[in-house]
Amino acid sequence: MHAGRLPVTEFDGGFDLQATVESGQTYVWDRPDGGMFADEVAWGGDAWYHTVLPATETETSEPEVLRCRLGNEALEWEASTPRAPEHLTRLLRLDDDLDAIVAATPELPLLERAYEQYGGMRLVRDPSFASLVSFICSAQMRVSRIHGMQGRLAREFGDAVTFDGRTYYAFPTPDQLAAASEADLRECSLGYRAPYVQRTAEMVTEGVAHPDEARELAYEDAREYLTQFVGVGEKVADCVLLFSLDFLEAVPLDTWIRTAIEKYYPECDRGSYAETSRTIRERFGGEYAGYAQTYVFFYLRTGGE
DNA sequence: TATCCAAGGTAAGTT
DNA sequence: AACTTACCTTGGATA
Repeated sequence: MHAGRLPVTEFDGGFDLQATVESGQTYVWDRPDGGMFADEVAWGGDAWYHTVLPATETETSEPEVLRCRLGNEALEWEASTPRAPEHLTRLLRLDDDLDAIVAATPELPLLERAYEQYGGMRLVRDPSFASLVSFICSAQMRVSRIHGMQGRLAREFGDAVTFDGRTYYAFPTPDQLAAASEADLRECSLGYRAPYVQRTAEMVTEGVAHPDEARELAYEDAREYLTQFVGVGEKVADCVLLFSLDFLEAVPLDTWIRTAIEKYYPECDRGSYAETSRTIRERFGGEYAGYAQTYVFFYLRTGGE
């Protein structure tokens, strides 16, 4: 076992681990106490969180287990790899300069309230295939159930990894999900999303397309590229671009942000997804508009107004 | 206890 | 291109 500490003072703008992994951006992290995405979130905890890095993103080509918690002035970590700090920095965007991002955000009352409430929350940089599947599954789903579905997919189809005497499960590879039948996936309570996930996994396996390819494209072309996957429309594509592929300007138009637009920025509603997205993106400052979206999403979903 | 409803939407079919 | 509708499942609300 490898372990260490990353001083919080090194993170410009601070860091709120719980808000980061429990704000509905990522579904690859878990808490051993079963409290993830509980209706009444157990705020203020210093719980350990864990994830399994896919073999494709590790130096050993084996899945690696990462655990961390926010303790006294530091992010404490334990992992199966000594290179956990660089992985955590990448996954949790610890090198984003939050102070600069907030400073570059327009002074809108709603945004200021959200940034005030959840200061230190960062976007995540999820492995792309897991992010793609997670958000395909997110259609018409509650956040807590999306998380449950992803955990079940990992246990049913992913590789088991033993670390520190416990068993963890990696998120399934495209091969593993492509090999599953629609019936298998429906068994995991995916409902009508089952064939979407199976066919999308097949597209990746067969080399038809890969979400990472979108990185090479301009933002709106990248969104268009991702919609070729089955079960991926403009909203899901924006989520993957924002939470995995470094397009911090992406503003997914989900039900919460649509409600916010209707209430606070009605002039930004231009009818079509593409036009409304473009307009609200500019209202939220362009370059880091996705950060603003995520703060607003979490703020509203947890009772803010 | 039974029914209803909405949950981070998308695909397919119509106008 | 814009507009409708069907779609699995389930926890929580309502009767």
